[in-house]
Amino acid sequence: MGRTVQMEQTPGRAHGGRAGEAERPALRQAQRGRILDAARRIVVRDGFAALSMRKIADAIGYSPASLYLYFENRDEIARALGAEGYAQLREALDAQIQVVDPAGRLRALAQAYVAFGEAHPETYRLVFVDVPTVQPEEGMPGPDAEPVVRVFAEALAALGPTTDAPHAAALWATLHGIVMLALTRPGFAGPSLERVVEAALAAWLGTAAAGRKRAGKPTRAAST
Amino acid sequence: MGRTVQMEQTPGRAHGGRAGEAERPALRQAQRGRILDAARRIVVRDGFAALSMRKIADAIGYSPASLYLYFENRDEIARALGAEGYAQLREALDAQIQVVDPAGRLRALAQAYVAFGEAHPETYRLVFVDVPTVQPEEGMPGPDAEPVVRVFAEALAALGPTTDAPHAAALWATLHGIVMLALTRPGFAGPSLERVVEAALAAWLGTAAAGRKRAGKPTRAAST
DNA sequence: GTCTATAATTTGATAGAC
DNA sequence: GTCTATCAAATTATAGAC
Repeated sequence: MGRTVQMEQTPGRAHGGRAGEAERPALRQAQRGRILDAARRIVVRDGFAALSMRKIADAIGYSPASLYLYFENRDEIARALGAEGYAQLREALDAQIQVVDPAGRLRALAQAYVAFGEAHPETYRLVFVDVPTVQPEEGMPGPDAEPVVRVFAEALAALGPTTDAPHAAALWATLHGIVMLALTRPGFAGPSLERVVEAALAAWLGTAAAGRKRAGKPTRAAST
Repeated sequence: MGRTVQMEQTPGRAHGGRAGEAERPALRQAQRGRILDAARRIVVRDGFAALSMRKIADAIGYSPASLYLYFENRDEIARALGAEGYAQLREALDAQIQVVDPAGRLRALAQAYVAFGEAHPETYRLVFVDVPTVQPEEGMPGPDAEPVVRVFAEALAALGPTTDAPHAAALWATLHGIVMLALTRPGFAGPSLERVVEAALAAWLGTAAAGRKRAGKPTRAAST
């Protein structure tokens, strides 16, 4: 475990009048970190719905009121956790660029994506269901505004000629759907989730009609 | 609109002692229907999170207490709505069996599935996110326990030889992922959702590398 | 059958003492 | 900076009158 990204806060209009001792942002950041740590533990253990200011405060020996000195409100904490989780996922994917073979890289990415969702169900839910905060990432619209889409778009581009934006979006959707169903419908995976991912990949790798026999074994990854 | 399925209640231990006038289950069912109608309207308009016993009661001029005469608790209402929504989706899919061409039928099913999610976002959420009540449908485990999976499994079987259980599951996951992302990530669809569905279908129809030119135009359907 | 009244919780957020 | 005290809403569910 361990936090991955910290997210710089918008200084906004925080600590209003004057600060007694710790005017230094370093201390302030440290406290924010403690709060987020506690919040993350709650979400990972009990889900986002169980996250309340009181529980966070209790977990770190604070009063609920003190939290508002470091975060505007509950939503800001949720957004920070969401951004963290997204970054964590991106790291899990980035770790797969080591695979040089285009087809192998695509499989590695796909398996890593689903493995992440399986390993961190509540984090995944937080990012993609509970706090769908999009970071438009520049002003670009369309599917490519989503960082993960670009990862899959590049992986697809390395494969062959047909590389639409819709194609990459569809691939992402496939993996997202696999994770979501694994998290919400017990027994969806059947014997193994990897098997389902393999079936989906067969289509994108152009071996749809073949007997499911191929080179490049599944690369297990992710799970920070 | 209009309710689709009614769900027989488990008589359990409802109306305890004796009933004054309307002992007849017909009246009881009618009241249950009114309650569900109100509940459905709330969910469709404001989402499942906004569904409360008070709001339902207000909507039909009841007191909150009276609802408990017809439903065990809030969860039973939610489950009933979820079952309704699932049946509605199945109807939208069943309406596509008219398409005789195997490839065309698969496309029609896929487009109908996604169109349903797009047309009834809160209902879709209710069924697959908020109230993931599985109806194990016999005691069979595995992906085939899910009725919609069987629909896609049959459609795939008509296409060719390679028809795993994982394959059908993966196809369902793709469509589910497309709907979910369309509902949660603004701008995911890009110009059109159908385009994304087409891209996904290209893989399953074996024309992944082709230039996206094919017979059998998309069959718009669903939306009760 | 239906309502009134209410218990029992839980929540986010703030005012003001220290 | 931190806490105590508290407000203001909601919510589910039940007891008991009518």
